Amino acid sequence: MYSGQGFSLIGEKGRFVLPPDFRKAVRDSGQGERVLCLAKHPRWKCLTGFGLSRVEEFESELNREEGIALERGLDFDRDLRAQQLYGFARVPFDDSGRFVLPERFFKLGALSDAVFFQGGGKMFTIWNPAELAKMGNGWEDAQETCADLAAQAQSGKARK
Amino acid sequence: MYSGQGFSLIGEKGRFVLPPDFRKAVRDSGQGERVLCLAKHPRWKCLTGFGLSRVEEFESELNREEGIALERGLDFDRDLRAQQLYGFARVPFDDSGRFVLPERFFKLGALSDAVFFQGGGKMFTIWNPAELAKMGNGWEDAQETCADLAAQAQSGKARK
DNA sequence: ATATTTACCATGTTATCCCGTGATTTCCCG
DNA sequence: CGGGAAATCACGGGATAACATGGTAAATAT
Repeated sequence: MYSGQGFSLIGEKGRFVLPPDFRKAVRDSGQGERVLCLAKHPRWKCLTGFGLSRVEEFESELNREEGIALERGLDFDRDLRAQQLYGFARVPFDDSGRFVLPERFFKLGALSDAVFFQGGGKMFTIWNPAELAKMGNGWEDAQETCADLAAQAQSGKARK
Repeated sequence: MYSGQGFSLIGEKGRFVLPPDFRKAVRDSGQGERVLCLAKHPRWKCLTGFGLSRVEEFESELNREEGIALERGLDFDRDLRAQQLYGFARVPFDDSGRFVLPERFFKLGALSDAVFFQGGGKMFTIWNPAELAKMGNGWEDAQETCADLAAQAQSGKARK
């Protein structure tokens, strides 16, 4: 279960750091394997992240949706929905949580060189602070926290 | 389990490259044998790919589809569907994932000299980017990713 | 016998993974 | 509440394995 927030600047080799709390949760979710699953968020301009164990829920999720569609007499394209669910990429990260974001995800999530992590239960979201700032009602907390963490990270950099 | 995306241009000897993630999954699915199973997708203008172990699921797949058709009051020709499922071709690939696509699959999948791979759980699909671009609602992410990967592949080629 | 295809090998290059070091935080006990 | 020890974490660098690519030999077919 993913909660809390985090922030990371891109490092020398183009790596971001998965914040400790998320790191541990993702590790546990993958039987100790350090693999982060990444996908584009279906509605927002950001990415979603989760651990491998979430994938086990996909088949039952497909069955559930198929059942609902049947009851209501609606169309359901199982193959299409499967491709959406399984479209995530598997990205390995090291002991200190560093991972290289595949190039295409920079575009998909409108990311540049600083990212904000926001816990969301079964998954968490990964934001470009600028995109997060554009969101409207209900986002005040996240926006404020993001600004704080960003300021901290910048000052930490400057201190050297 | 097949997830993520991939892209390949046709090489000098008319070979495509099965992307690393899919390559490993297909290998594991076939007890280490490097054999890619290929068939036409029953409804879309693309191919489906999978490893040999998928065949064990065909009977339960037939049962599932038959059940859904029954509930909906639709016709279901089990023998026909069985021939589609079991009609796949076995295509060997080498250590670096290269394989020659049999001629008939170029027609069946409307493929030319660049292909896009899309993970879909129990199988993955293989697309001509132009055909993928014609698909409608729900395909936006795949289309965007395909365009990105295509651009990358082209620039990688140009850099030399 | 020759041309064509297929499978395998061998090389250079890139990216991935892992270790060591220093800094920071946390926690516990004084 | 303050100080100190231990664990956790950040960061840089380097060894290693994975990958892409071109070539070569064998097998098949014509």
